[in-house]
Amino acid sequence: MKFTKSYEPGEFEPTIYAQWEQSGAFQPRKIVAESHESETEDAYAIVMPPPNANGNLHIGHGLTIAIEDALTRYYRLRGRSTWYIPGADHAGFETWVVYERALEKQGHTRFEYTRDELYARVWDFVEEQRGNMELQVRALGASCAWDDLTFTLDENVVAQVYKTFEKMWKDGMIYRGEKLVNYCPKHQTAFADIEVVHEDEKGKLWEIAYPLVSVPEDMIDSASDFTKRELIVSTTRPETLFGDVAVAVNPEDERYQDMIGGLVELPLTGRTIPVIADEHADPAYGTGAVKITPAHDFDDFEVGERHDLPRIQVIGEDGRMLEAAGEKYAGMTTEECRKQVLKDLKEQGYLRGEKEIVHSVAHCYKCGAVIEPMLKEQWFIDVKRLAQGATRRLERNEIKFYPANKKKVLINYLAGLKDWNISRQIPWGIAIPMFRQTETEAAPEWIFDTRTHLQKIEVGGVHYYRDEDTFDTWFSSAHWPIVCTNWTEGKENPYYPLNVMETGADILFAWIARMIMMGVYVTGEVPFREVYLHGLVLDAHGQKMSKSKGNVINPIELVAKYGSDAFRLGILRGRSAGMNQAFSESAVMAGRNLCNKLWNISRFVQQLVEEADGSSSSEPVNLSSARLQPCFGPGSAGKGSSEDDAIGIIRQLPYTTGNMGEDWICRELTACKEALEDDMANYRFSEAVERLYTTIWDKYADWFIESQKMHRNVPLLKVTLEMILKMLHPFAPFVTEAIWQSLSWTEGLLMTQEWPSRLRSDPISAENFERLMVVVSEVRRVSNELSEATRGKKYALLYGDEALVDDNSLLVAALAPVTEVISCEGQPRGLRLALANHELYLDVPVEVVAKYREQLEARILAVGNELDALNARMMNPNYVDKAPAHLVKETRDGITEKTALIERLKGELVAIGEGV
RNA sequence: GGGCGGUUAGCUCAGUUGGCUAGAGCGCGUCUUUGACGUAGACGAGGUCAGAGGUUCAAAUCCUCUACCGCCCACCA
Repeated sequence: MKFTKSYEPGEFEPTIYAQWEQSGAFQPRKIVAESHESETEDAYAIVMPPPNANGNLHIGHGLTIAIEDALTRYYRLRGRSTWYIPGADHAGFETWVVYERALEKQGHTRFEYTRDELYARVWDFVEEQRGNMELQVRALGASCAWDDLTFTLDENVVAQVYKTFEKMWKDGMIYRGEKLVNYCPKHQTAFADIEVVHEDEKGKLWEIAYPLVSVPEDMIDSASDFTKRELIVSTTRPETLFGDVAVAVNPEDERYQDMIGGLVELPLTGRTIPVIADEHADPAYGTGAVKITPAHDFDDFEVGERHDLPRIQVIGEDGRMLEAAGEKYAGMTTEECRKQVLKDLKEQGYLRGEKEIVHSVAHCYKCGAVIEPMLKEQWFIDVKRLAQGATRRLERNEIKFYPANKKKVLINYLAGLKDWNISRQIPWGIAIPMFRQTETEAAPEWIFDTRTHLQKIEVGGVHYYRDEDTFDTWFSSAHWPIVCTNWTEGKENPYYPLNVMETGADILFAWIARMIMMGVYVTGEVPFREVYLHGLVLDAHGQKMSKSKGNVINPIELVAKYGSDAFRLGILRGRSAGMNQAFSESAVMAGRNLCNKLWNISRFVQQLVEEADGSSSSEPVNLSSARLQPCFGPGSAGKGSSEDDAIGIIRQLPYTTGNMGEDWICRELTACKEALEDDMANYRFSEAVERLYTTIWDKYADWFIESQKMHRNVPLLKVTLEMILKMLHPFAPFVTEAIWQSLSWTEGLLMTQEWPSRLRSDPISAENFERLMVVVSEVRRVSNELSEATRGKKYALLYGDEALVDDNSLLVAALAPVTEVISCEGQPRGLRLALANHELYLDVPVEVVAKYREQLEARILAVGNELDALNARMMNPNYVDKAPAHLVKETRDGITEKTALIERLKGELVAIGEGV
């Protein structure tokens, strides 16, 4: 490949990805099942939260992959056998909704087909759509093991789900119960609690009179005629009145004491129902009396259980009133019925009040329809054992969370977890492997059987009929780490538990909690050692992205516009664990700029390498000029020290450091590498990216490369560039690989190279370069501060007794920049630089010096303020007493330095005065 | 009602166990065709770290309270 003037991601990304994939480097190195300890340590496993097989990636997936692939590539470079397992989700309900909508468009309904027909049709539908998502995952650069892609309906997934279900069935954790479930009348399926969205809405609270028919014997007060009294109930759902089986009042409520145990008449029906005492009734709310409808309200259901009340279902699964509501109302929608009931109540004089209120209403998270609590026979999991198992492991800290507080949140959640309804009335999913003895629902006997492809089976001469329901997708998803790693009972598996589970914080309960419960239950082990949760990616203004708001950002468009690496760098920027954060396109642009910068750094280094090769010199270039630098240390020898061998160097070009800039960059790169390792171990991706950014740009390009224009050291340029490429590769895999393959001296794929080892350098020499940088910066600053007319012009830099500058005059001249750097030979002139411990003059004409007076005064003031602050600190005896010694010393040194500096500046001021 | 988070530069955000002059990117201003890069280089302006109180030699950081913003759970007849 050739180095063009700028980096064009589109030209490299597809080919490079194909190269990676074909090389087989995405697959883990094979590890035999009979592994021992060292191999387990060697393995690094992470699974991809499976994106919807027939959907497109959204920006959250982009973040997910940026993080997971960075981890994978990092640990691969570190020599681990990495296994990043990709997945595809059948996305049960989501896909079903899309399909059903398509079906409706064609003028059909689900009820025209059998379940098996529908399943086959959706399968074909998904098959047609499939592939987009996988291409997009590739575009993002995910180095995942495509050979091991797991689809949530794969045979092994279904087999494991059935195995678990059977185990639970045998363990008595599965039961069939008639309970109230969250039911969407539009989709005609039940939901788990977490799939329901509650929203505050305006509604009405009606007051309806229930005439008192009788009171308990001992409460009869001869003075009053109870038959003229009535109990006024408050309700938001008058249409459920037909299902009322009692009226509850609070046992403490003085107003109704004498009615408890009595009977009231249920308007419009002629039925009488009892007045009961229950804590559920809040005396402060409404009238304090609440009608009890166990078949259509979750709380009432529980009240009904407590008081052993019947359940009268009056709303059907199609959302219309049943016969039980009476002939007049049967067949009406709940809405129509509500109107009619209110009208009738009013006419008959039962309606006593109407109030506007705000209350929360449950909606289907997909279509927004109001959730109807519905009495249904469903399969439930008794979660006690699962939750306890998970909680115990969490309390023992077997899983480390990022952010850490999520562990506590999860434990709280598990403590209050209710039994889990796993039945869904949609065909697109894994069939529940249960068969009933009778064709009807009436109290059948159930047997477990995995032959779910059959509607009817025969066991011991008896026919059984398949339950038509499918599993809640979270039930199978809970097995994800188990099925993706091919965990098998009794077999060692170095990839289970996973090293880390990375996903969105929003599915902590739905997924993470269930994976932990299931992992512990099925395998006896937690399914992963660490959990990293990322927050939501919000739009540029901090708003949640949604189709309805029209603020959705498509990651693939950004990839097309700026490149995959730019997107990855940008999306990680400023993001921390668990925090929702706004997306900033400018961060992606900054990422693109970094890629381009690195590309040009490499282009330049390659040029220097070619020049050196062309000169056919076997000697390191310019070593002679480097030798002119007395400040370079003993620094030398990259390869072969025993210390380095101990930490596992495989291949490293030999190099020597020839001047202080070189020692400095070796020190800085090594510091960067070590900090980076720490960042990765602690999942601090944002810090890692920032660190690389400044190291590459501010340090390597702006100082080291610039200094190399004076004294080049080709072997070191190669070593340091390689180091940078490797360090950035986890975050920007494409551009680093493209560079690696464009360089003349590198071989193979960057993605399978060894992580760099530390570079040795002379610390004193490195420190001297730092001092030189201060000098250069000061020269630049003063040059810029000069008046408009003279700014931008170059002057000579004169030095007095100044070894550092004397020894590096060429370098200073180039970096500053100044026309020349020469000794003042005891005859200082021009403007003295405000640097303590340096005797340096910018050789500007006298009139320019005079114009600098103002800036100088400002500077004296600023330094004076700093000095005052330091002095104040030292005046405090407690500070001197209690603060660490090194801080006190620093303060003392600072005072000495600044005092001297002010003296010089004041002297300068006097000199200027004299000059004018 | 219970819980969790946030408030730092014009914008989006870092800031680890309290300790150099509180940082970055983008934006803004001035200057610059330096042996790669204008998607660049040099320099700069810009902050009462939401407010009040406390602990400490020292607080953006720890504690208490207040205000505002956001999220989760439960309840809402």
